[in-house]
Amino acid sequence: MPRPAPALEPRLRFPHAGPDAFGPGKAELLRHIAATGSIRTAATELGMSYNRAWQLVTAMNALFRDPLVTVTRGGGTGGGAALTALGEEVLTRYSRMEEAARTATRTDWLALTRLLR
Amino acid sequence: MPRPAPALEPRLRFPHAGPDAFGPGKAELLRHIAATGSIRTAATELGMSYNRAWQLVTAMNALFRDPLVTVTRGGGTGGGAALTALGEEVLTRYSRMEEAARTATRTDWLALTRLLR
DNA sequence: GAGCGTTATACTTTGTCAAATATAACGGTT
DNA sequence: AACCGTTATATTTGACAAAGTATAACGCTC
Repeated sequence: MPRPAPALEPRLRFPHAGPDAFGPGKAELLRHIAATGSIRTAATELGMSYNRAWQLVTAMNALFRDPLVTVTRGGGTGGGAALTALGEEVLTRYSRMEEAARTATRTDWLALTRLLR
Repeated sequence: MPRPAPALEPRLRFPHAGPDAFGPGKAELLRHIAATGSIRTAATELGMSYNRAWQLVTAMNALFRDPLVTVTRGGGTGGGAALTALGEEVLTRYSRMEEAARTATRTDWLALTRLLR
């Protein structure tokens, strides 16, 4: 297997390009936070440092009118994180956009794949 | 105008993420090369150094089975660059993918825009 | 063969971003 | 009150990418 198979994954950034935008990285982090209830666990699963994950959470919370992720500190479990209703909506819409873009570009995408070295 | 209007521009990378991929930057460079017939002029128009533009051309030429850009050195005009048939095809398909992704994601994109801070 | 504008390539410097490290704060449980 | 696992934040270090600088090669015109 000389190269990894083309992933057919359009990478959408919103509302503009750049590191501060909401894109595939933040969306994936959001999914893992929703699944695990912890920023730290999500970060570990994604192979990134807690620092970086927290940085991303802060950035996306600041990007929208209200936070996407709520956080609790201390307590018996040490604390945790969860998605707000807005967070769920953003993730749902973004995931749907990814799928829509994927299907809309599939034909040309496959054609281009055959032209690769 | 507190922020630039969201550009509604999905940024597609092919065949995978990363700096070596074919994405919006290389596509735009390709368009300017086709229009001007010169790597240097295209680079200037895009506000990038000739060095960087040439680097991008080399990278995309190496990515596909055959070059996307042909080049001539010397001569009365000093030289120049042009798209090959393959280059035209790649650019056409990529542009169509951009447009298809744009229309396919428009509704959710606009909805998300209203949720921004 | 001198001049010109372009492509071609190496090398150095700078700037930026990610990673690592360290420390603090929180608040339930025990 | 000591403990624990988490969130919160600053600071330093390191790696890598971008930018800048320099120089060469090319080939047509004159």
